[in-house]
Amino acid sequence: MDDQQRLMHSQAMASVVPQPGAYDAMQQPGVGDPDQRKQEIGDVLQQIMTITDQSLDEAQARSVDRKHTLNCHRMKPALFSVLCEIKEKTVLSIRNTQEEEPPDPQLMRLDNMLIAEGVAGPEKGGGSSAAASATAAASGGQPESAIEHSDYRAKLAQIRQIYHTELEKYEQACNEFTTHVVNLLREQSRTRPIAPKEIERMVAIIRKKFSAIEMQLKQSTCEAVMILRSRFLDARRKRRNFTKNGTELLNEYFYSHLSNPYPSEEAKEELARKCGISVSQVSNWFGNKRIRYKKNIGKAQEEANLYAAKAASAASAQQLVQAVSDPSSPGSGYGLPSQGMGGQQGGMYMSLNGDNYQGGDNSVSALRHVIAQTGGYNSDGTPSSVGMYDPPMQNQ
DNA sequence: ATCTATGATTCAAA
DNA sequence: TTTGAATCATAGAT
Repeated sequence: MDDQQRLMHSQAMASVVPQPGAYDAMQQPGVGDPDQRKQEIGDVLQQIMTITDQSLDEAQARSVDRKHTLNCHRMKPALFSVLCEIKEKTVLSIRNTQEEEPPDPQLMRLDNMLIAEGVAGPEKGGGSSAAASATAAASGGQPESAIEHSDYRAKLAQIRQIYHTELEKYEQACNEFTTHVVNLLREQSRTRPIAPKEIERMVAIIRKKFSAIEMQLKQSTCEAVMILRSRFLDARRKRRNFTKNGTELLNEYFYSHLSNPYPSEEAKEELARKCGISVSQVSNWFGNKRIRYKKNIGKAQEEANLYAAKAASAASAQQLVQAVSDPSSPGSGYGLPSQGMGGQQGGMYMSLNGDNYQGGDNSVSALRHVIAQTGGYNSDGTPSSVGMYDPPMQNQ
């Protein structure tokens, strides 16, 4: 390869070396052998072809002396103008491809996402913390979310850093390459018909190529952020049981307000404080509790009794006696719950605003409520009793 | 390994 | 926005 090129090179050089006779002939049209002229032109053209066959580096390396001889060649102006003419004809098609294209929507999407995630755009501040705090707010800030949060931020910062260094690298490479090419083209424009427009166009093409690479970088950065995000969310999703005491308190509240198990905001706050969880966790808990209680009243009844008993024991003896002896409450004391009452279970889904129930915000009323539920009958008509439950109701 | 309990999330409706 | 309902996903029990 090298040898061949060298060979070609020397051949080319040989043909470029002024051959007095030949030039004389050329300068006098009609004089000299036409075949010989053709041969000369062929040589020159071939030499030009050799140049295009060479790599850029090589071309550059050897271009100095070569250019000189070429520039001094007498045929140069003529050839040059011919080439320029040809080029003029093709320039139309070049123009067509030169239109300004609108910004790529995909790229804009990526950019927007990167800014929104705090990878691109202003340092620190807004982006990441805003996004993170938004997700935190959506679920109420858990105590341990702080750890995961900072973890998330650290990872995000890592991604951010990689992204920026890569971006910088690309930019630098792009500039370097562009300068290199522009210089090369400028050099060659002396021997080849290269219009400034073409250089511009070449620069634009290079920019485009590099921005394609940049887009890939943005794409993978976005992916990385998404993965991190989903991991973070998954981590947040990890279930941690509340403390026994916390659950206890929540249940106490729930069963003592069975007629209206919808704690007010203040009540939620207090429960949250007492249980060491967030308000939204309290809301979650009550949401889950209500639906699950309703779905399986049978099982829940046991629990209800348990907590009712607790509440009862907490109440004063006097109140207890009063409550138990309430004529409106058939059944006795802690006797229990009825199973299989179908959708007729008293409690939260029945109107309990009647006179039988007052307030419902103290243990006495809770007790009364529970008691009111006792004395029911099982589906087979037998009186209900503790621990002998029918299969759980399927009240769908 | 499978099952159940339970906290969290999603989505539609009010 | 809150709630009910369905669903997800895991902790803990079996």
